[in-house]
Amino acid sequence: MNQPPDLNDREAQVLHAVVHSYITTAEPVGSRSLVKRFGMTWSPATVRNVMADLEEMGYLEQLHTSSGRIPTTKGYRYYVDHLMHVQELTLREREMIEHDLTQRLNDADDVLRHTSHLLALITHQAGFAEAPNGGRATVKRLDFLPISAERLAVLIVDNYGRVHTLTVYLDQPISAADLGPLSQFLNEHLEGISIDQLAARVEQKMRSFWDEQRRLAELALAVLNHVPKQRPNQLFLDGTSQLFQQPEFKDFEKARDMFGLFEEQDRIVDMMRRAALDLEAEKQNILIGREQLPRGLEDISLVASPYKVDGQTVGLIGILGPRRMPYNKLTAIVDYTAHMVSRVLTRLSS
Amino acid sequence: MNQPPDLNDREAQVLHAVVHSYITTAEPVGSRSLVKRFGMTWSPATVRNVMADLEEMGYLEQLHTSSGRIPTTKGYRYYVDHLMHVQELTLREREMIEHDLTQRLNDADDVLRHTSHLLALITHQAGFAEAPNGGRATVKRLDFLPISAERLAVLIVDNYGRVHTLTVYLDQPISAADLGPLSQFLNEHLEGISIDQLAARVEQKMRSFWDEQRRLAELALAVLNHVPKQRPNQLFLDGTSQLFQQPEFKDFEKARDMFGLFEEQDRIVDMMRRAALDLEAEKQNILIGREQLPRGLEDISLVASPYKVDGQTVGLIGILGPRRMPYNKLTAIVDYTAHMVSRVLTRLSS
DNA sequence: ATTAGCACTCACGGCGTTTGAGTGCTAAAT
DNA sequence: ATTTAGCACTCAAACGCCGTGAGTGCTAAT
Repeated sequence: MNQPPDLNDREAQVLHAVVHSYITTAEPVGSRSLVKRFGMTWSPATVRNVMADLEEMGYLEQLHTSSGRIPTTKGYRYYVDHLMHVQELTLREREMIEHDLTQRLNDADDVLRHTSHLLALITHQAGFAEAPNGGRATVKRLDFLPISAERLAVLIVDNYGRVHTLTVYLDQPISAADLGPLSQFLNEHLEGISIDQLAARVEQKMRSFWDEQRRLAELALAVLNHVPKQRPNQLFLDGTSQLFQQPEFKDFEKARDMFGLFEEQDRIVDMMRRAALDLEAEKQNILIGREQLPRGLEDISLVASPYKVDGQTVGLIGILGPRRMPYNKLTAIVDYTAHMVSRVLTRLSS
Repeated sequence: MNQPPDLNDREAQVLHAVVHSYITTAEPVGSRSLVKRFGMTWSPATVRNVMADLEEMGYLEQLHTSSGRIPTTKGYRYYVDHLMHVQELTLREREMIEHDLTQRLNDADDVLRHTSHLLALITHQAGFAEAPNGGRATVKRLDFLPISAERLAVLIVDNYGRVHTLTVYLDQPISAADLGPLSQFLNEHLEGISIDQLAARVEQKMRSFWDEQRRLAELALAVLNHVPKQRPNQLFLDGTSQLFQQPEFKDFEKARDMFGLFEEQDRIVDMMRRAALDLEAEKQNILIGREQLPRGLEDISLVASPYKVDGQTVGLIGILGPRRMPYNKLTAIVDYTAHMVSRVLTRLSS
């Protein structure tokens, strides 16, 4: 995908102009207006020929003969990879992001909720932020809290400052007298273990225990075995209604499909996961309308950036909108925000 | 509002027919087709006169001269109050509701999440369910769980089986040795108190304590004072994208406003609160497009029903959609569901 | 009091026309 | 060998002009 530029200078300039123009006006663009708008030195006829070439090569397309041209996915791709010059953030934007993310936030989920909102606000697209994977987070504190004779709440404080609560139905009650020692036992042996591996760890440790220790371990295991393994990643999504403003969603069918999808968070999370893989594989952070996206969403684009905690990538944040979007501005915003999020979360998890 | 019928028999019949017809077809209805469709014994001309009268009285309106008539808010109101005959649930619907709500659900929030989804599914409108007010719920278990030196999680299991977690920043750390006794102290003295009044209660009790007891109370108070008083009610909302199907939302402006609102949950909750008051005051459970609703939503209707726990009303559930909706069917569904929710929650909170 | 009859209204769909921004091609100019 | 002027051509969109049909209000007859 990251092929070297195979366009000559003039072709590149024309493509750049077309994409730029279309991004700002949402109107198909023709040779005459292009020349006028950008003060080009070539005549419309020349530009026309160039555009015809670009169309033949698959960078542009026409909706119908005798209407202007618009970029194809390939056209956008080339623009993003070779043509656009990233536009830095304004001071205001930078301040806004910093101000919002450096206030006192309780936990990683709080930070990411704010992030999605912030991104939506600044970019006027839909903002999203993936929460750190619940299962792979590690335990900082662990406790059991009885709700009734047969129900128990399992409380896990993880390294992102989040408190997870899970309700477990017990086969046989745990006596009140056991709870204190049990709590101590759990915190002694399980700190720093990832949530997914809690049960496995207890089981493994159990072999070397005897008597009281062993009894406690068995109690713990009875509960921890009920902790579901594969919980879906949470996703924060905000500003979706702004997408209505974009002219591409005047098409009713499309708008309906989109909003239907937004209600099924799991499917989006899934889509994100795959997107993340693609992006990582290609060392990029922009994904432009792909066929693998669910039906009705072929022309959605994603600008995303991973955030890291202690140098480890743990999730994606970014924005989502129509294929036609100001990538040059958006990459800067998303990258900067991801950077801030990384810093905030790293400090929070220490 | 609940005035006695001021329409004669024929007028009532015609109004009924108009509302019924409009509800099912979404088309303005004229005299001729009305007579044909309902096999009326009067001639179109007569019906025409009656309709003119109904219009003069404010029950019907015309979009433009020479097009059929549609019900006004007043017209719907009269229909709902005096004309419609409630249509009972089918066996399938009843089974669906029971099946979904009697499965093992962890807590009240779970039940209400399911409820909103269920209502959306059955009625093809947007379903909503208000969670029990967080502040007025009572404490069943209470515990503190340290996160770091300066942060503490406050865990409250309430009488609806929900686990609330609040993060509190401490002015000075609480020693690990104190946590055990503190926990015991809290659960001894605070069970059954409403969450809003926790701090007040500790303060009140403190006067009669000495020494160790008093010290613990002071520690507790330092934490509980940080618990925010007025948390907003949570609202579960589902199936909003279905409203797209309704022809009234082909109007783009309207659709946009609505979906914008759906993103601001607080505003909806607020609107619900006021709606609840209105409904209670008027002993009704249907609210038809009102002016007090936020702009762009003048022609939204609500069919709602309160659910009770131990005979006490704690929240509203219901559906939300365009003014033109099959009230006769929907009331039955919403009422029955509210009834089931009451039963399930009462059992759960015992 | 009801209804038949009639003139009138008005949204809607089909249809031809004009307009304007766009194209491709060819031949002349550089 | 490029570039450009010129020209014929295309096509969506806007416009106006019917004709149609479902609807109305009014009046006079039943």
